[in-house]
Amino acid sequence: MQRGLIVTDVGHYGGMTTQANGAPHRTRMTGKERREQLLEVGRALFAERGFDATSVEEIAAKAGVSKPVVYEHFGGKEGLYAVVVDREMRTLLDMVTSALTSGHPRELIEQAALALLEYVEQHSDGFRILVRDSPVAQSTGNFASLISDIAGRVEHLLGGEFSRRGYDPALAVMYAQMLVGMVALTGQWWLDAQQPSRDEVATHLVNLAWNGLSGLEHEPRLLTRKRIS
Amino acid sequence: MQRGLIVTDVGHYGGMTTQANGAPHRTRMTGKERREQLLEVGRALFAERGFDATSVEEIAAKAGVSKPVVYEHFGGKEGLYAVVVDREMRTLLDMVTSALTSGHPRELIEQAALALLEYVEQHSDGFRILVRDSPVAQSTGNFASLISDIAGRVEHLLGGEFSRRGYDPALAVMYAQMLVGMVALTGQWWLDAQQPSRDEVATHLVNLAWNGLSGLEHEPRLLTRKRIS
DNA sequence: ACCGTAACTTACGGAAGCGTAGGGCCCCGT
DNA sequence: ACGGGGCCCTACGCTTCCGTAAGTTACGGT
Repeated sequence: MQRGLIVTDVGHYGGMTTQANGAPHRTRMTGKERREQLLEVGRALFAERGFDATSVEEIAAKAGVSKPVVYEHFGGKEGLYAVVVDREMRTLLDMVTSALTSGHPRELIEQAALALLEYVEQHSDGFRILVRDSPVAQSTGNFASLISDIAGRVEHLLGGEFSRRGYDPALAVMYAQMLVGMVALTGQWWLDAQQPSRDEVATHLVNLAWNGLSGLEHEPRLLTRKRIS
Repeated sequence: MQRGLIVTDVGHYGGMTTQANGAPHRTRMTGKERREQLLEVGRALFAERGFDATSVEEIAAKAGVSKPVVYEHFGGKEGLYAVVVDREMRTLLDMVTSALTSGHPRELIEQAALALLEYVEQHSDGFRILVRDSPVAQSTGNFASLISDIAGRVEHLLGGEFSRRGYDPALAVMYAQMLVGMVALTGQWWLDAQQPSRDEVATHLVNLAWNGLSGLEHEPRLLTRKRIS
């Protein structure tokens, strides 16, 4: 692999390495373009292998560029990772919170479930990353903090509903955890076995969360969608 | 750190390193003893830092022993890890399945929830390890395979109940995922904020799973326990 | 008392992989 | 036409860590 022993052979933008994406490219991008491209490549690799198993060189190579470029833009692997995670969390939270419009609790659940599944569908890589644990953080990983964030919102919604209905609002935290765990893990499962459609998964999610096992509806429907099939 | 330049100074079982567990020991154990000890130490470290962040040397040092001993017993880091994970999964599965005695679905849920929380309480390190993702396995981590295992049993139970009640048994997989996710993530949360007692957490877990949000009981009780407080 | 074996040890060799030093091109403004 | 800055490259130093080779001590059977 060592071409050029002492012969430095410096200069000229590397060999004509054909890229994974097909295009032979040796494109000289603008700073912003390269940055965005690196974020995309990094996101894909982090999703595939996880943080530790992904090397900076790998990212750079897949972007058709050399390592220092990555350091130029993000100051290191963790820097890039942080930006990727931040963007994904923001996207997910935006999608979920912006989906919460109606006031009826059952509709809220339905909307939240649909929003998360939509995120899983459209940003699978991001979801895979968020689901993994963090690089260094021991107790409170990124997943934990994501869960906290989401669960916090759910808790808030639940808290209001709880006190309105006469339940102990202090329990809202716990129920929030349950609901989030239910939805999150189902999303993870759905990502692999892409069995039913998004709407169908959401339907059953709501069916369990709202009705419980004792009162499952035989042919559940979504309130906000027309029909199921 | 380089004591003894060329002076090999070999021989004699290491320095008088005082151990983390207090005892100064320089104990020469039997093979089996050492093996068990290494498993305990490894489990603790894997739980604390995760697989990648834990080095073989760290494990050996904490066990008051040098690296090759670990290799002697387990052939490497992954070997040790595999045994740890296998044992924990077996323990968890045993605890859960052996708890499933009664036939009534609500009681089954209650027993399963109690069993898992008992595992979380008694084997926190193991649970932390199982919750993390695997070293190399990309798509199907250990957590995923654990989930599959557990969810498989749940699915089996659910499937019977579903067809008995006139639901589509094919949906049992999905509902199993939901239930497992709910319980698993709640367990994870409970591990950090050790807020309510085990029985109380289980009570509310069952409350949500069985009754759903629409029919939550105000003061839920466990069926198999006498009282809650 | 001896010797084989089980239980350990101190080094190495070597592979990754992070981050940086020290440049070369090329465009664009003057 | 020339210089500065943006964009990018080829090394290289350095740390960490895995896994192994080769040799040392203790212990138990004969």
